[in-house]
Amino acid sequence: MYRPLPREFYNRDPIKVARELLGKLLLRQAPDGLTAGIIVEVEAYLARNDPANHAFRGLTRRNASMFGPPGHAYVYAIHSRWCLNAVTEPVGVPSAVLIRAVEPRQGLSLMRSRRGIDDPRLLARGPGRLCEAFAIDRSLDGCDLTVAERLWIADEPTELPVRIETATRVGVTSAQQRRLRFFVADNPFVSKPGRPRRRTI
DNA sequence: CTACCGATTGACT
DNA sequence: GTCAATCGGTAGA
Repeated sequence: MYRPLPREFYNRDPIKVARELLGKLLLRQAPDGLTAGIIVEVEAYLARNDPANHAFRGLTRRNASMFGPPGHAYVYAIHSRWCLNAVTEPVGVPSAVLIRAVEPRQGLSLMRSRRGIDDPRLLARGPGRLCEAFAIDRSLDGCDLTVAERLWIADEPTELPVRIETATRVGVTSAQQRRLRFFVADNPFVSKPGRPRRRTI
């Protein structure tokens, strides 16, 4: 239990990884304590033909982690917030899954003090809020997610099977047509449910 | 060096 | 629903 998912889990098509990350447990061991939550919303960013991918125009200092081995974190900043991705596919193939929201399960008081709010639904709903609640910043860019040290993802055996819905990605202005956002149906911790039109898989 | 632009959030109509 | 604050990353002079 809470053993990190193996490297091979991430060494696959990011769409498959994204779907299977739903229901998994994200764990963060920070100096001030442990926080954990069930992943309920993700987005896939593809290595090919995906203009929304930060790596679409090639390797830069920011996106270097996406070109590295699968199973590592890619953390980047936008609008003064941090966002967490899990890198997928082999070295040189820059794809990733953005973790957009989790349902808090452990360390709620720590999350509340970091976020400055009480409502559990707002603690980690949205990629920037999630990183604030979990104390994730650029220092975790490149962190190996397959070792249980600072940041990892594990199976949550007690979690019931979930119904998955798809939608277009949030905030993406190019490649809008693709339904690369995946989230747990009817879960109140999802950042933006439903969106264009619903389709249950 | 400057200029532009978000894989966002929170406040507001 | 709309809107803008805000700042690191990137491209280009």
